[in-house]
This record gives sequence, C-alpha cells and structure tokens, in this order.
Amino acid sequence: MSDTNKKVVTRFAPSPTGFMHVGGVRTALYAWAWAKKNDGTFILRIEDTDKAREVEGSIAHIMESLKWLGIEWDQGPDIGGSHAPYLQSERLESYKKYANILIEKGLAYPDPYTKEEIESFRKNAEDEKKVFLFRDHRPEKFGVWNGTQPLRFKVPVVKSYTWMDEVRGELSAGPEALDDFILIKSDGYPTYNFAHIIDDLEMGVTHIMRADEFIASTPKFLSLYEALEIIPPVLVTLPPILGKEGTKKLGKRDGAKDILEYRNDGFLADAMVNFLAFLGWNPGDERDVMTPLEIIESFDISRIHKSGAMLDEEKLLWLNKEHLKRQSDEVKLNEVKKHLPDYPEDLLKRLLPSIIDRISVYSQIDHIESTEFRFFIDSPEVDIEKIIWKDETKDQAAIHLEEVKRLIESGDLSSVENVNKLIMPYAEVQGKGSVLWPLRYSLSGQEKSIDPFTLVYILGKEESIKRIEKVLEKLT
RNA sequence: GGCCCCAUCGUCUAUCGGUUAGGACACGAGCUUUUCAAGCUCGGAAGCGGAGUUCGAUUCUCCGUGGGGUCACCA
Repeated sequence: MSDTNKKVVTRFAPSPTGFMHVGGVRTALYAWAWAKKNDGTFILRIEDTDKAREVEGSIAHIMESLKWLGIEWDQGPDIGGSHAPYLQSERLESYKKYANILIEKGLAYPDPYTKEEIESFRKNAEDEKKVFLFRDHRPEKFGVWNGTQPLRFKVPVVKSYTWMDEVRGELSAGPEALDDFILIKSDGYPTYNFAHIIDDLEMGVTHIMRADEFIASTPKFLSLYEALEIIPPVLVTLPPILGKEGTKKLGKRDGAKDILEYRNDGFLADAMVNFLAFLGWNPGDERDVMTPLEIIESFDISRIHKSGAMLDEEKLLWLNKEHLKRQSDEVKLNEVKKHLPDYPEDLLKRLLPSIIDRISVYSQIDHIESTEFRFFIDSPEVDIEKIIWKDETKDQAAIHLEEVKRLIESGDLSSVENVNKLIMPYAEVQGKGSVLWPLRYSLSGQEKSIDPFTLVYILGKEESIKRIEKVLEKLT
C-alpha cells in the first residue's frame, strides 16, 4: 500500500487513435475528481506509441472534449509541467534507460524470432489446446539487443499473483497471465505495458484509474514493478459501461458516440459531467442532480461500483433538463436567443419560462419553434370554425371575446397572475371553456398551445387586442 | 477453450447480517386555470438458482447459471 501522506497525482493517458467516447471521458473524470478532491495533481499524458493506429487530430479532439466538460489538467502536452514532455513519443530516452537497467539485470532480452516463427509457435499451442506462452520458447542464451529486434521482458518468477484493487478488493490471476511480453517494439517505441509503468513512476502517479479490461494484464505489470523495484501506485479499476442492449461493453465499434456529439446536440457540460459521474459512482445519499463541484466534494473511490452499467440516454435528457432549469435567467435567455435570433428580446424575456418548460435541451427549440412559438411573431392564421367552443354559436364566442377585450383594455397585464385575476372571474361565471377556448385560439391560432393568460401576458395589451379584433371582424 | 471479473425493480442504484428492501429515470392513474407542456400527488415494479455458516441472510462461503473482460511488435 502506498504512502497516504503523499500528494495525490492522477493521470488520464489516452492514445490518440480516434475520438473520445463516454468510457474514456468517464475515466478522465474520475481521475480528475480524485485529484481535485485531494488538492492533488491531474496530468494529461498522450500515449502515442502506436504510430500505425494514430489518427490525425485526435490529440486536439481529446483536449477539446475535456475542456468542454471543465476537466482541466495541471500538467499536459500543451501546458507542460515539471515532468515534461507529456507525449510518450518524446520520452523514448526514459524507456531506453529503464530497458537498459533490465538488460543489465538479465531481465530483458532481444526476441530472436521472426514474426512467422512466433506465429507457428502460437499455432502449435492452439492445435494442442494449450495457452500460447512466449516464455516456453525463451532462448537459453540472450543475444545482444541491437535495437531492431523487439525487446522482451524476462519474467523473473512465474507464479500466481494476488493483489489489492481499491474498487474490486482482492484480485488474483493464475501463472498463465504471466509472460515474456514486449517492452520495446522493433520500431523503437515502447509498448503500453512498459511505457505507462515508467511514466507513472517518473511522474509520481499515486493512483491509476482505468477500466476493467486491464485486470487481465495486471500480473504482467506487477511482475515488472517487482523487477524494477517500484512500489506500484494504488490500482483503481472502473466498471465497464454497457451498450444499449446491456450485453456488450460499449466501445467505438458498437455505437459509442463521440463525446462532442453530445455537445453538438446541445447537452450542457455540467449535465454531462453529472451523468458520466453517476455511470459507476454515486454519493451514497439520495442526491441525483449535482454540480461538478459537489461531485468533487463527495467523490470517493470506496463508492465506485464494481459492476457495469448501461448507458441510458433518457436519463441524460432528464438530467440535462434539471441542470438547464437551474441556470440563471440571463444564461437561459442567451442560449434561447441563439435558437430564436429573429425574436425581439423583450418578447423572449416574457416567453422564456414557457420555453424552458417545454425543452430538455436547448436544441429542441429548433424542432418545436415553428409549431409552438412562431405565432408570437407571425400573426396566426385563424380558422373561424375552430373558434367555437363545443356546440356553442359564433355569437356567443363574439360576446365573450368582446368582454375579454374590454377587460384587457383597462386591466393590469403586468404578470400572468394579474391577467388571470382579470379574466378568470368572468370565465368562471360564463363557463371556462366558453370564454377561454375562443380567447386562446384567437391569440394563438393553435388547437394546442400555452394557456390563455400567459398568452395575453406575453403578447401584451396592444397585440392581444389586435388579434382579438381581427377575429371579431370575421365573426360578425 | 484457459485465466479472471461481475450479478437488487424494465433501466441506474441504496443497503456495509435484523429495513413494510429506500431513491431516481421510464411507465400508469389522478389533480391543477379550456387544450398542450410543465408541475404536484399516488401507484405497479427487484434481491438469478441451489447448498452451507448463523437465532437470522439481498448482505458471508461454496457450486451452478447468466453476462462481461482478456489471452497482439493495440492501448
């Protein structure tokens, strides 16, 4: 177990092989939250040791995704830090240094075989229904490594390992999990198995957060830590995130979305952080809507789940609405403006609560605007037949509209409540439907819409009367 | 297949041996100021199966079942 007095250092170490998806971001979020919670350091390190799979623009995409969510790193490739560089491709000297230490100890050796030879070893093992282990073919005498062959780790002791994981508890694996894996590839770049251990050591990483696909290779890491006489960091295994069917782990291949797609769809960063945080963790009380700050304060490794969870976009939508509701009116207005640029600002201000009620994500405004709000700025087309409430007559509708018009002309329209007080008594006497349906329909031209009092309040005296008069002309 | 991990309402989860098994999403019903939306109230809904340990198991142990991960010159 590591020194608990030591300053917490965590890292997020993605490979630049494509877009960021929920799984990666969740890992980053937990590492970040744990560092923040402990006034520690959060490092962004790019594991770009596979030049063949590297995707142009990935690093920028990773950074943009993290920044969107407010997951800011204290050290990283763009801002540097006390352990620079933060690109593994620029840290080759470090790996070479430790490789030489292992060679000197007789714990690393050049792989003398061709790929074809290894492939046939593998095939033979398969035919005999045995696990293929390179160490069964380990040469008796090691040659001198010239840098063009893969450098392999010589597992010092083949044994079963048992270790502590902060989330899973005691874990173990059989000796088959241990093999002479490659430390440095023939192209001179290190493998993940080797590089992350050296970097974590040099950068003083205290806690490794990563998903459970790494459990199987942990004995390899442990064996290497021992060979290098390194005290391993605290291991924190995160639960998998399952796809829609709940059967497969969510990966890029089976529908995991680019995290920035959520941003493009209008989701709020705080809602996304809240959602991601709860995908494998919860504060233990009954809170479900939390700000990033509250999440950091409550975050605890002991409350990270063991079992995987399905990603439920329905819940994300609900969460986004909750976060959206909590924003200030100023922010809300600004966001709404972006979607309704041709609406006058004073109208928008009065319309704001009604809009907020109807959406979970700001971008939904684009979809409902034409049917639900358009009539506020474009006078509605009124079908005179629809103005009639149930089996009443046009004359009755006209009488009620006349009276409502009279009330509006002299009444106080300064709030929805006041409009209600103004018209409601009359409607209650005459029949709510008889009065309110013609009113609401005259103002909106819609069979379904916001309630009539809010309508009058939003449209204002002048416009409301104008619309009522227009209908009255048609009625008589 | 070998090795390993996981297992509570449809979904996400709480419970650290004793609870009417709690909450949230979704769903259903009702309420409210015509309709729609929102909101509020109520409701249905769960411990994978089998042994054991124990006065008592959702909780601890084992077996089974189901699901997942991993067996690369990928991370």
